[in-house]
Amino acid sequence: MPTPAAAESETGLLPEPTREEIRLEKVLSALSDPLRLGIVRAYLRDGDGEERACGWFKIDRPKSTRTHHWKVLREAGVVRQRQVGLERRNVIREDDLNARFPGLLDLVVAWEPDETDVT
Amino acid sequence: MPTPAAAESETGLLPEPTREEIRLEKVLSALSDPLRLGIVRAYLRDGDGEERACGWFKIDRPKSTRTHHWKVLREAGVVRQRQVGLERRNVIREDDLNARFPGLLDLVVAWEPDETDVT
DNA sequence: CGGCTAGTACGACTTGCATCGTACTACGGA
DNA sequence: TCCGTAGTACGATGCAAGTCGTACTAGCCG
Repeated sequence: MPTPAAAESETGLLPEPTREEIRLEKVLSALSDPLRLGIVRAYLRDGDGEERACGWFKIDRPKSTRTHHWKVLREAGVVRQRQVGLERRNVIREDDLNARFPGLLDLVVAWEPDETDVT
Repeated sequence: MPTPAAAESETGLLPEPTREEIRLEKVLSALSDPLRLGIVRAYLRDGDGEERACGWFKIDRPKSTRTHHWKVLREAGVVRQRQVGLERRNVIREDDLNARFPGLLDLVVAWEPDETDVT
């Protein structure tokens, strides 16, 4: 674990696409999964714009599955993630996403899980 | 071919989800494919809100693949489709989508294909 | 140090998805 | 009627994606 590209920084920042590099189809794909929709929505509603460790999100999946989902979100440019000791701390890239795709995060906030969606 | 649920109507309307039934994650998934993004974008830019036959969209794929994509769009509630003789005529459900997901279609219009995207 | 926690990489598995060709229905016109 | 067109259903294919368990790294604390 840890040691995200150590060269990357003392900030522990993980690789991510720049604002300009974020692709709509990638973001849409990342958000088309109910579990990930729920992750982003939870943050937007209760995260208060602060960094939240992976553990803060109560994701009902084994660790390995969670790791996978975080990776998808980060690579799509939805999440900014940095390593702090044991923890991976996350923020949703609200500024970037609002700049690139105005209104999209509002849709996520307004989204309501289907009864068949498990979180 | 034809005879869409004949019982459905003389209008040739194909089955589609109602406005309320449209699911965000379904729409996002449908639009996360560059080819389908391109279809919807082409309509929003040049379709003038009029019904357009499948052939109006110059989709660079064999017929069977095109059939598949149309089906995805229709079942997600993005497209309304009706059979008229030989043709399948389509409109993007702008009213419904704007009512349910304000701003989303604007993102589609503003989308720019990646150089690696083929249409 | 040992035990526990946070989280990843890896691989296996199952399912989903984009693609394609084939065979077909239906329609329209010569 | 025949031929061409518009488009579908079906099945095969290959790849992607969600899931999981396993083995592991790293950090923290008693």
